Amino acid sequence: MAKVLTSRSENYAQWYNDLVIKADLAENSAVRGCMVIKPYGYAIWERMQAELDRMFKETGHVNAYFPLFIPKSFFSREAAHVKGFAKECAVVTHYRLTADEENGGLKVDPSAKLEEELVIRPTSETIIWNTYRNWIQSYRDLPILINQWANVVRWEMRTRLFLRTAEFLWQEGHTAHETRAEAVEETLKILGVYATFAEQFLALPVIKGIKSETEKFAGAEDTYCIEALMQDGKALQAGTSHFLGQNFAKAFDVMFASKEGKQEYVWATSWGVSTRLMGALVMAHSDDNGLVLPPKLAPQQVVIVPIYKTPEEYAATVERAHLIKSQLVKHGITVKVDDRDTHKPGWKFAEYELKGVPVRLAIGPRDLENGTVEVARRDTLTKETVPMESLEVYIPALMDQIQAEIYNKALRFRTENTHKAETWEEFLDLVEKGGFISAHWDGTPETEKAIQEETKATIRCIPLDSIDEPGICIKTGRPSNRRAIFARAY
RNA sequence: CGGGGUAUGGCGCAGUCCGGUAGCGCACCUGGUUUGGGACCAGGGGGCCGCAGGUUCGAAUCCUGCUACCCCGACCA
Repeated sequence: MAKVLTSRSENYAQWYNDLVIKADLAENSAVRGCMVIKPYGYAIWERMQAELDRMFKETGHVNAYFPLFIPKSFFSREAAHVKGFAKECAVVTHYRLTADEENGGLKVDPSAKLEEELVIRPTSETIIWNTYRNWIQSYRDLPILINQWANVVRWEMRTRLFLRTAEFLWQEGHTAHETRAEAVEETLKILGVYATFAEQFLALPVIKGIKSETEKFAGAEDTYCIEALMQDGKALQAGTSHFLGQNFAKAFDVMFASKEGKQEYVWATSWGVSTRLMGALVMAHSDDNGLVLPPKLAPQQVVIVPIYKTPEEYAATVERAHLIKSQLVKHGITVKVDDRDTHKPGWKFAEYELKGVPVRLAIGPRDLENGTVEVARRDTLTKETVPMESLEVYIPALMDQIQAEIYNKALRFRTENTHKAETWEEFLDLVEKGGFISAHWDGTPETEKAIQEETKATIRCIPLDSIDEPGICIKTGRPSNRRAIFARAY
């Protein structure tokens, strides 16, 4: 087979870039740091959106849309929030272009300067809480459970397709509650939705945890996250859910009259996942032959390739392919019959492998004669011959099996690459090997920073299911009562 | 924002040192033979050589100045 990808062992970063481009997921655009998401990549994103959207609605959320532009003054209302985002904001200063007499073309019209500059949203807490102020008067107006699907802009120094782009697509949920307990419950409920989604749809095992003070969202009281491990041993944050306390309510003066008739500040949460999940999907499962998609996310779950020599064979195999398609479609499986005569079977095989289609069926004259079909699995690259009449039962079951096995493979990889470090030497050794490291930490930002500066490893999270366990900090030797998960991260 | 690199048909590159009418592979088009793992033969089309100046009889090539993108670091989902 002609090799179109750099291998993972040769250069992991290059492999990732090659794969994203060759599998037609996305490409770099004419705009610095911004990508074009191509139809195939967007179809996968749409699968993610559809499922998440369903899960959000099921938990009582509704969609809405808030503006792309945010008055600059809104940003300075919440101190930590400004500090967190100020360095990466794109700002609109003018509203008109005019002919450039000197150099030709167009120039920004200096007379069209905005009264107040507009920040292109890096996230929408400020505009949303400014709006919620008008929506909330009484406890009867609560809770507000809103999600929006949107694009956001963060002016990153260095970008990588899907993992970090200047503009990206995401969903951001913003909820308002009567009590602290209710908001905390919401934060954790969404974290659970994210974890379920990652594990059941992306086939991506994740660790649910809470961020350290250093790593938490600017403006949050607590940030929870799901952390996943990529094949190169680096961690990737796949989703975050923030308990915002009353920070934004205070900054935007959002109060409600409680049942007791007192004016109280509203409790808030916000949460999001982005197109970064596409990067997670690629780096978690794919191999040197291309993308490996879990069936639940694959835009095409099955592709059927007819094999033929003569026009008669073409007609017969294609007819059989469509027959099989009609049977599988009844079971909710998405099937594509590739009856193009412009490409040879071998070419098609390689192409669908690159694109990660979970199952490929090939039907040739021999199969017509024997009443069989060749079934090839993308995840294992194995092939077998299956009787035509059993496909209707076999393929749907195979989809579930592949979904489960991809997850189990990723889980096994994570288990094999998660280790406890008891000493600083062990820690240094494990950091070089990659993977998650579970280690005691004295809980101070200073120690966290020191560890990061020496090893480039950061605290990914303190797992929610971690147990109280007395120990000593690997760096300082001071007492610790809980382990944190460390890793080098994307 | 530092350091490095690149810019030549749709894509990947050679040509630049040493100036003389722009070439290769893939892709594309036509015809034929092929078709169970990226077919083969023959013919064909397609390029202000990133942009702007300059030197020269003559510039992809030399000089000056821009711009964009990629990679490596510091910051971030």
